[in-house]
Amino acid sequence: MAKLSTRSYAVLGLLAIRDWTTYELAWQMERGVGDIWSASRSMVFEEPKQLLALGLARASKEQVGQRTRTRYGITPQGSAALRGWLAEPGAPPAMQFEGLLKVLLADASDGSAVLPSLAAASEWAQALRETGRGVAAEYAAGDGPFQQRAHLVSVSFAFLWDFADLVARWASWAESEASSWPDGSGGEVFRRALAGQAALPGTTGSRASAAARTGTAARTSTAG
Amino acid sequence: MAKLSTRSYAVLGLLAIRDWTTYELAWQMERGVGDIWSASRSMVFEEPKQLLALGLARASKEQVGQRTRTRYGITPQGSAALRGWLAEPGAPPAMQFEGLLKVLLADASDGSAVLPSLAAASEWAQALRETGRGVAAEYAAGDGPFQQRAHLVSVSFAFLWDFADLVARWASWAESEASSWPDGSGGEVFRRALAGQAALPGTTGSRASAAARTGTAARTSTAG
DNA sequence: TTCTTCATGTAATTAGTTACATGATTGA
DNA sequence: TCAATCATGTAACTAATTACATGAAGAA
Repeated sequence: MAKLSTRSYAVLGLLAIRDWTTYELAWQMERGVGDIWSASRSMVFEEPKQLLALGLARASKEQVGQRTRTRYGITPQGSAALRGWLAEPGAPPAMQFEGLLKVLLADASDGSAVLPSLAAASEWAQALRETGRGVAAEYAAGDGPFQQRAHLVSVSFAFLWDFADLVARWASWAESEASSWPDGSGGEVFRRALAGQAALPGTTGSRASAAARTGTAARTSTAG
Repeated sequence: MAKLSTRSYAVLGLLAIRDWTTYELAWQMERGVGDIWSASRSMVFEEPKQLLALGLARASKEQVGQRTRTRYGITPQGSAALRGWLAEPGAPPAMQFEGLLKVLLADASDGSAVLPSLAAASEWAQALRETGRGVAAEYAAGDGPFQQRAHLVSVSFAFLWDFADLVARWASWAESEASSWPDGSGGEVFRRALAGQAALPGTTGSRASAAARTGTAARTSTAG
């Protein structure tokens, strides 16, 4: 049996929810799943064909004017394959964060050089939260897409929501840090980590104490 | 001028710190930069050749037994290109998190199916923190690699450290959530988000209040 | 001296992206 | 009725991964 990619299973997972046309799948992969597992549109267009060839999906043709459109669904074999995949441990997060990379490599310039990257990160986080608020409002009102899946959506949502919060807080803190470069040793960050505390001020990590927070609160004056 | 990839600039950024052999570059890209911007070894081996062809890097040959080895450095043009790249806003974070995807698509199974993925995420976070503790100890002792870059390292480190914390807390919370599936509407998560609070219990987000934390603390009984 | 790990790449294969093409639908 | 956008793909190109190959150095 050909080894399927994570993207294949993502599409298969969507097909387990309902039938979709290719276009709908591409949209859903981008808007609904994209923050967790991104896939380019042209790849998503290919995916169902492969699933079809493996007997994991079924297809039906529809006519729209002169055009045909294909709608895909899952087969029993597809469901079985999906369950098998779900039960295996999934890969941990892998991040690609160019804005952070620029901070790490900023030797060549003074601190102000990274400000555009920090602003971009902050805006991204704001946008994610804005979208998130819309989603949360729908589900909280009992009105979300596939409301019966709310328990699954909420657990995924929680991660993304708090991740957006992390990015926003980091960006605003980093901005204030960068203003003192190349002075400032960053030593507090390392000491907090060694003490088992969260590195960013204003955060309570799993092992952080209230005392740790108050001790560093003064440094967040530019946050917000 | 050929458009360089982010990976190209990452390598160029390393060359700005000191000269490296290809092997050292590959090692550094994997261990030092990999959590922020991952690049496969074979790609990193190609990169300096391209930079050389563009005049952004210079190379010197060394002899090791019968083998030659190439050591690369940065040129003035390379430094200029790097500074130009640094000043442009970097891309926001892009995540690929298969374990989270499995949670989102877990309809087909009961909650226990995702436990292996949650355990894997948790272990990954533990490992990242373990590595992080080592790095923090070195820098805190004034003994880190390129200690004069500590201010840059600390800001990158802070993000990664708190990210690891987020993953760990999410995984342990999700584990307790999954035990009540498919019951449990996840409604509290959405309500907390709409109230501008962190979604995970035990977190103080930028706008979270102490009251919010105490109100949800009871749900974290399995955390740790 | 032989086994293992470090070091240094290349080649073949596979995956992914960007650009292009064109019909349907809707609103000004 | 024209422009914009939605919908539905394909083809050409580029990038990335995996597998392979082999010498050096150190340990058993």
